[in-house]
Amino acid sequence: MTDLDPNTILSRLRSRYDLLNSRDEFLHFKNPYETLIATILSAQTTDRCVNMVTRELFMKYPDVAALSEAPVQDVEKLIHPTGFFRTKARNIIAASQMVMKEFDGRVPDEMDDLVRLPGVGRKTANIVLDHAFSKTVGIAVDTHVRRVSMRLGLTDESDPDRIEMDLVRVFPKEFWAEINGLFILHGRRVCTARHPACDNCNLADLCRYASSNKM
DNA sequence: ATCCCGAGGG
DNA sequence: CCCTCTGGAT
Repeated sequence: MTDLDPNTILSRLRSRYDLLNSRDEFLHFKNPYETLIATILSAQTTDRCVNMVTRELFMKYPDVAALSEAPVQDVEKLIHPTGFFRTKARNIIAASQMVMKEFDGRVPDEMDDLVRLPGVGRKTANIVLDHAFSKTVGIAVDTHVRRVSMRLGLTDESDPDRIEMDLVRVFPKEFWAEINGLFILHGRRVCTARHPACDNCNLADLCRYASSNKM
């Protein structure tokens, strides 16, 4: 599907982005409960914002049991800055209740179970599995991963599931989680949707899009 | 103005 | 496929 060398892509992106030491740009929660809630909250907002509101949220509601009984409007107030606060408040409380009722109070560690929780899709489930359970089951394809992959020429598909199939075929499993973070970061900072900074991209020489984007 | 590591529903 | 939900940062 591609003649791009995965190791070259990896090492160049690694040299550019330090995934482990960017404190405010990535969620750094350890237990499954915190990871699940923080990841649901992170939609359409920044990780800095999520880190802020979860400090208070987790102090007041330290586990699934506590959050499952939290008053909706209190949760709404606490998470308000993250946006979509009504939907998110409803989802994280309902998800906690479902974890209590159907999973004996433990956040499930299987994709099929996680996706059943309200507010949790494949993207969120992938992150929870990777961060909280060290179970990397695939590459979560969001708009950034899709755009970067298509421009590089790693895939010609547009369907996220098929893109994922192409990516997992190219990259060794031990790099899947890293690829996810690197592509998303690159997509945000350099390979943006509107005006990609190809002149500032260290992948430009092997990128299909950059070579056709030259002016 | 425009964008942000989504999910659910029509 | 489309739309909606939302505030904050830049």
